Amino acid sequence: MKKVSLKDIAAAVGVSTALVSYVLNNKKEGRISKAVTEKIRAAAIAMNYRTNQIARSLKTNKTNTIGLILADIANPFSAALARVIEDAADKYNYTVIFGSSDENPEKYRKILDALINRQADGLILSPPEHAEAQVKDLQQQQIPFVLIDRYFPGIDTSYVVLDNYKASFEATAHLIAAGYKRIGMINYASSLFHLQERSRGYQAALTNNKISVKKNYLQLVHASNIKEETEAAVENFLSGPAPVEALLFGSNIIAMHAVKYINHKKLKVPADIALVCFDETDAFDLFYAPLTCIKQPVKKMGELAVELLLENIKDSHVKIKQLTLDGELIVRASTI
Amino acid sequence: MKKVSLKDIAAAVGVSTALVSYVLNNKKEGRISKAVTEKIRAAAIAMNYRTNQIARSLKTNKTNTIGLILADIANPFSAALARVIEDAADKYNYTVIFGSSDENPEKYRKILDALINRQADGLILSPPEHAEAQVKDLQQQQIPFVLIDRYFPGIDTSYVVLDNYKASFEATAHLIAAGYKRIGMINYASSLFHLQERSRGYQAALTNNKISVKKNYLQLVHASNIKEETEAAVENFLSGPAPVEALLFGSNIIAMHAVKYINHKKLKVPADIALVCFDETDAFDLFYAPLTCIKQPVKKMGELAVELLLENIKDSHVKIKQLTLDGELIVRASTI
DNA sequence: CTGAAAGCGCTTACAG
DNA sequence: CTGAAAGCGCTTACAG
Repeated sequence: MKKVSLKDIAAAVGVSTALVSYVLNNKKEGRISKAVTEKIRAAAIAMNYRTNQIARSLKTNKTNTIGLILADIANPFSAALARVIEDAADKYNYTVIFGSSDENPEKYRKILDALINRQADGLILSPPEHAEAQVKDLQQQQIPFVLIDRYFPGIDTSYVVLDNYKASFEATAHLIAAGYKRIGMINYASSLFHLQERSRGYQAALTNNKISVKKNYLQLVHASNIKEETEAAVENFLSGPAPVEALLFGSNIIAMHAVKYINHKKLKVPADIALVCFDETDAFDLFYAPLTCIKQPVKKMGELAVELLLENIKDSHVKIKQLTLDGELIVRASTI
Repeated sequence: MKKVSLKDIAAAVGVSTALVSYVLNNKKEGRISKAVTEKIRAAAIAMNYRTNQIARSLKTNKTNTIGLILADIANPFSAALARVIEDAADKYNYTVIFGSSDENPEKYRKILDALINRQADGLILSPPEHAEAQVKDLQQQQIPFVLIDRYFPGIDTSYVVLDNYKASFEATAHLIAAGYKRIGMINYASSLFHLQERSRGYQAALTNNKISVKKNYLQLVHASNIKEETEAAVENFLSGPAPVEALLFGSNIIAMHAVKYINHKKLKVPADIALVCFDETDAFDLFYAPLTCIKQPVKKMGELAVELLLENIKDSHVKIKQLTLDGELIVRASTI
């Protein structure tokens, strides 16, 4: 069964395709006779006509499509972002095409290519490490895009991110204020700026409070081997003459593995060890000591990213906007 | 900066666009002189040419795109499915466009329309209640699609789903075998077949074991008011002369609310009450009594759905396939 | 080995 | 108020 086209309707009604197009798109309203308008509309419905967006896109050079690349759609943080972006895009009649990079530059580039080839009108991206060149490429090609969650400080692009330094600083300060002195952090070993900011905020809070920053109090783990390295890090923190009293985790995934291990070691939270983590997950809601965490303004991040992007799509000469949003420290039982 | 087209390359090299197309698509290999081939490839790279998929799609009538509608991408079960489908699609060079229906028929229809207008080659769908007519429509329009997670028993379509009856039966039987007699279930009040199957499996397991099915032992809650109604249901189960000894939950969301409430009431699991739930979420990993649950074969479901769909896209006369997969009961501390 | 040409289904400036 | 026509960027059957 062949799909019905404008031409079919035009033939059925006995007018030109131009007229059908005008009527169905509500162009030239009032300048087309009512009788013809009605007939065309009726025929379109009767024949179950649906616009071929591909054809329209080719002509108009607009697809009404936003390409989205996140780290991993199965991660609650990414999924929440995807959801918000989907809803925001829908409000403006845009559809989302997505892909998960898995923090892998090769994969990222592959998805990026696919999105560009599909003529996405704009892109919302969480680039992985080593993607600087590709971001610059995008700029050069004048493809509208907004970075989300992370950015490259050396490259002047629009972005919407958390103030990771501040969030980390505040979380650490909270631990200090609660009386903890030996505070460790487990973070990703990554060149990504937003992750480094988390480490930097942690360290600054310590020095700021005249607590010497012991070098081995910041342990870095690789995403590729996250469980083993996180467990080793926890082990490290707990052994030795001056075990840590509190821990800050650089992400929900790290926290998950660490808490499971801490649980397994029969340590009591917060009596034996206090805990704070980045990201909110309901994974911790049922833990006997729900984790104090840094809640990211996911809704706002997603909505702003879409808005910035659409401004950019509309007018390519719009100024670059860089938005750094505040996190919110949600204090719960793990640090009281 | 205008995007470069085949024409531009043709002009630069001094050949026809046809030739450029052949070379770049590796058609007519060996039948084009090596010199020209090289020149064209070099120019394409030098000019940073990228295929305009929209134009290609218009001509070939293929977009290499799969439309995906799930209930809510922010729900871990949906997110996991989305991820698997994305990966499977990618293997075959397909890209995914998605939307969340929120179990809302209007929203579902809107997303469906958008996906069809965008000429998705095929669709993977989790239809909400009352979407029968739209499913039939799809069949009539001969649009390739595969249902996932749920289907309408009255309509003969391809699908990949869990054997919900069996899973629920086994979960209940497990509770019975563990010695529980007064077993309740909280499920969604929904006309969706897969959810009703869960209730049916529960009831069958009881009667099968000569346990009378007390009517109020199956409590139904509405998704729109899930927290309140779930808490009321739990309250109901616990009050009265014969409080329930064990509970089966029809979904991860229901379980989440119920467990929080049970926790809040200071009941001990499983001493005071044993628990089993559908779906696996790491939300329960940190609970002191990790929940026994029915694990859905998400990976397999997603992969099979993509494979069925692609068969269908390739050959529209391919037979309808209906796959019902087994869940796996993962026994953990909540029922021991 | 290569090219001219038609056509996918739309939109839209132009003409009447 | 309406239509003829060009063209978006590709692919591909056909001809030479």
